[in-house]
Amino acid sequence: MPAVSLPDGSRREFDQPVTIMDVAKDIGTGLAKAAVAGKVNGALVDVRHEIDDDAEVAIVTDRDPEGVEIIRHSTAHLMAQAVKELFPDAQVTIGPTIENGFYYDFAYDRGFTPEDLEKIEKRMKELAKQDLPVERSTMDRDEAVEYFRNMGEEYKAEIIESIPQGETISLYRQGDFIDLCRGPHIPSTGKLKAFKLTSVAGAYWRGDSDNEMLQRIYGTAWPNKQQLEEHLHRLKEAERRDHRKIGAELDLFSIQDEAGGGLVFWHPKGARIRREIENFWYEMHEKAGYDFVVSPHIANLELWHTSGHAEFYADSMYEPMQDEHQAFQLKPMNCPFHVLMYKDRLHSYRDLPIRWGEMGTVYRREMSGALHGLMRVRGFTQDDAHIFCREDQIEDEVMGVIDLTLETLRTFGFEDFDVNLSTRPDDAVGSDEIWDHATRALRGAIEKKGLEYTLDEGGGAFYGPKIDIKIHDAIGRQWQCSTIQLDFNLPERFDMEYVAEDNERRRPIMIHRALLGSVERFFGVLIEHYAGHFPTWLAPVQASVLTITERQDDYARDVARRLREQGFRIEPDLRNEKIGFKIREHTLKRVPYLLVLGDREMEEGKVAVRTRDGEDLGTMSLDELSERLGKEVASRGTGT
RNA sequence: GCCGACGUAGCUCAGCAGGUAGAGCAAUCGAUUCGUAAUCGAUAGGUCGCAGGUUCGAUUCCUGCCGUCGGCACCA
Repeated sequence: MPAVSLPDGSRREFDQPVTIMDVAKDIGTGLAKAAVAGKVNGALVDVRHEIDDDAEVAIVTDRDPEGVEIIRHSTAHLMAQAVKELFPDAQVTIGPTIENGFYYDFAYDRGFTPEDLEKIEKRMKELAKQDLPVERSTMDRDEAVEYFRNMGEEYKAEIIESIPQGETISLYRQGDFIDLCRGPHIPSTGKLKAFKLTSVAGAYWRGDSDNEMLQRIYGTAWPNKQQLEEHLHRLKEAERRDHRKIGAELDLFSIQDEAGGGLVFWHPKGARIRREIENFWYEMHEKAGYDFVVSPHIANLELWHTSGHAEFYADSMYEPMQDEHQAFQLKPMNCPFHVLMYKDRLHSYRDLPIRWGEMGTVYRREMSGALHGLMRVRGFTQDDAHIFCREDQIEDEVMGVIDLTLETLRTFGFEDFDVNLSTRPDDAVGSDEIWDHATRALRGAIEKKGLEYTLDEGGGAFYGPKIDIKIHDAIGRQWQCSTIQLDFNLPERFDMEYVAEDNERRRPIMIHRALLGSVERFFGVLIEHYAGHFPTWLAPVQASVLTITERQDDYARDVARRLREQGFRIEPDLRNEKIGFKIREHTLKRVPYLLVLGDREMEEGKVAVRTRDGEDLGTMSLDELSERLGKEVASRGTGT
């Protein structure tokens, strides 16, 4: 007879087989009410699952991540049930959970409209209210194929056919709706209290663009209404921070239809920020021992054959331009150019490591549907650099890049990082020895830096292992900008060499690395991270000089001039407007400091200082102000 | 590229059973000279994304194209 041990270490004995629900009830009625599923020896099961032998058992509630997952998955089923009732011709396919919610793909001869979504959601709520029991049953594989085919569910039948023969299939029934599912599921639909359908979109059957397109409905689901509301609020917050919106409001950049999608125009204020980013970048790299190079935008197509890009990456490259003698290729990458420069002369092992950085602008073909503000564009500037080094220098060099990366990202206000190490894929170039050595060096560098990391086995590029670093922005979203990639391919293809101590010719290792990735994309991430509130060192206008009447005009011009002479970015606003109006406008433009000048300040030769956050710093002299600004800018502080 | 939605003044949006359009903000001009998040008034501004079609007549209906947005696929 079963004895169950619980997560807190306690044991309970039963004199007959019991279900998860029985165990939960035995512990307490509150827990029984909250139970959405259970765990037996680590495996998730339904609450009706029967335990007939000794086992480690846990009750899963909506407080557990797995519980929330189950709620989302069950909500997807609930949606499918509602859709089948309202649109009997729609065929069900798959309905997995995703971050914050779920989707379900249906085969239907037309798209679902927002009105359809409302109807579906309404029906879902009714079905939830009926508190229909969700019951599991099993069926033989072949029998299940037959069963779904008879119901006209061709897609489901196809899915089941891909399951090995002889396996038992589990089915879940709620009301008249039956779906193939591994489970587990909530015990009854009444557990689903907080969900919302969010959008419809097309999606390919089995994710393959050669297949037909299905209708996908996205939804979000939570254990309770409050969490749902919080989630919807986060979505609103993300919308508020949208870099495309803020970029237009603050006049930072634009994308011009007449010029074409995916090409960024940096307006003066955005270009100002970009210059600050770049200045900082150059400064950091100079300190870290980099030299800077500049390479052309196009080059002989032959070069791209040598590098292999013309073959492997043809889809992402623009068509070559033909002149009378040769074809030129617009560059999608900078690396071959740096390799050519390296090969321009013979290098000694004493020269290594060589670190060459370039803000290199590249152009890549992107399909129209892929374009997205600054995040996905056709022309962008990589903060690129290549390190050419000996094998025994890899670890030190990678540690150096990690230091540089983290310091740079921290300066932009990013504090949390996820490090990912990707190792050898199946179709790789280079010997096992070099892969082993290099991968060990990358891992060593990460570990010596005391960083946690996740391993992506087989996730490396065909030409070498890599480290990716993801940042978390102010509202917790992750962005991957930084990457450190080893390359055994290009040195080989270009026959790169250095002369070793023993006078033998050896192959250098090439490290590609970018900290910001694309300056355009990074700028987009920064805009959203700061919600446009750039710290003073980055702010396009650091202080606005606001006059109360035209009596202060001359004084205001003088204040602006004097601060500008000290290197600050100052804009006077002498318009004949009320001070409240000016404060509002410049606050909305996220100007860090507003300097209000009236007769009183003019007489004292001071300025009244207000921050964009509405804080009144009182009046101060220009010297006091410039000291404060100077410190803030020099420290590249992240706040105001 | 694929599915869907959308495209009206610089911006945000209203309107239209088919009879060539309207508001707020911005802009311009004028008045106001004002103390910490919107002063008042006037003026100007539109080939209603583009091209065809239906119609006596199209911004409105239909078709195609372009673009934007949400996804999918793609992202060295």
